[in-house]
Amino acid sequence: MTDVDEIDHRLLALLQQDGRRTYSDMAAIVGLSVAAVKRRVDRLQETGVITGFTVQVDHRRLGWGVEAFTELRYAGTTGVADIVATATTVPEVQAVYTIAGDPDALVQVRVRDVPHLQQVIDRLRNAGPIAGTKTLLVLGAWNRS
Amino acid sequence: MTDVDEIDHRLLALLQQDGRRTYSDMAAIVGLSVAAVKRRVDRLQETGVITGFTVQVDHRRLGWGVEAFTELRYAGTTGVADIVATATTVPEVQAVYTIAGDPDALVQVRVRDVPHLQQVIDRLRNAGPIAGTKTLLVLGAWNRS
DNA sequence: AATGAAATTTCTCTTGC
DNA sequence: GCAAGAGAAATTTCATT
Repeated sequence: MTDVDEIDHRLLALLQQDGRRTYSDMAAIVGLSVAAVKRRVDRLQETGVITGFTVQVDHRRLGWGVEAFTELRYAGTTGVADIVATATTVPEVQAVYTIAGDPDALVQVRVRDVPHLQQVIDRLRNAGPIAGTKTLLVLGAWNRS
Repeated sequence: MTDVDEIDHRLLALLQQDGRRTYSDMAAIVGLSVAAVKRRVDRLQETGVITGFTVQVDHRRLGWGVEAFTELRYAGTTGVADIVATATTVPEVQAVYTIAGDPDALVQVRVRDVPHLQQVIDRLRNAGPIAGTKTLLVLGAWNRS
């Protein structure tokens, strides 16, 4: 683990609230100079604590109003990595989590509507030796960020 | 749905790759002036398509190496909103999804280690009339962003 | 090793077209 | 949608503890 002190944690929290916050803004809050804050943020990136900056999008406003999690169960021991590799090529797939136990993987998808969801699930099933799927349709979501 | 054209989509994709990209950078890529790009990004924020900017953190490097999804099943019809409200107050909870069908909710948690996970699950169980939980321990994760 | 201050470059953002 | 300019921020350099 990297050496990250309390000020670094405060900077990370500030950037999670607003990834475009200026160094002078953060400097005033944590009580350091602008240059010191920039050096700390740079170091957090170099050490891999910060992996990037991104925009948060309300996908419902873009017409992608349906979100779901699909549990995948594989037949046999092989293919976990392969099936994950295939799932990640499906554009509607937002995230893939491999799981200890049952199911073998959890796939987060975002689609335009329910028929579209059906298509994506079919594509996942065809990605390899899938023994079964179970899809959880999201009604509401809350995110810490 | 808001009116978002193809250039807006390209700007969103660019900002998802790097939320700190400058307007002049994006202007050169999409072939517009800097001012035009800024107006488009401003408008995407005003219309709620862009909800914010944030930093991406590798939590394993901060000592939070265990990730899991816990499925919650409630007893009775009441309390779904209440239990979600309680779950969001647990600091280790990253996201809460309410689900159509079984289970009733899916909770994403991030913890330091497995004993810590046990504590969080216990806290979720005490949040209301929980009929049962099932926890999926994440072995590996892939994210589109 | 980490900080602060100042100088320089670059970007933001407003105004007028 | 573009261009130009003033102001603000990012980034580099140098000096300090």
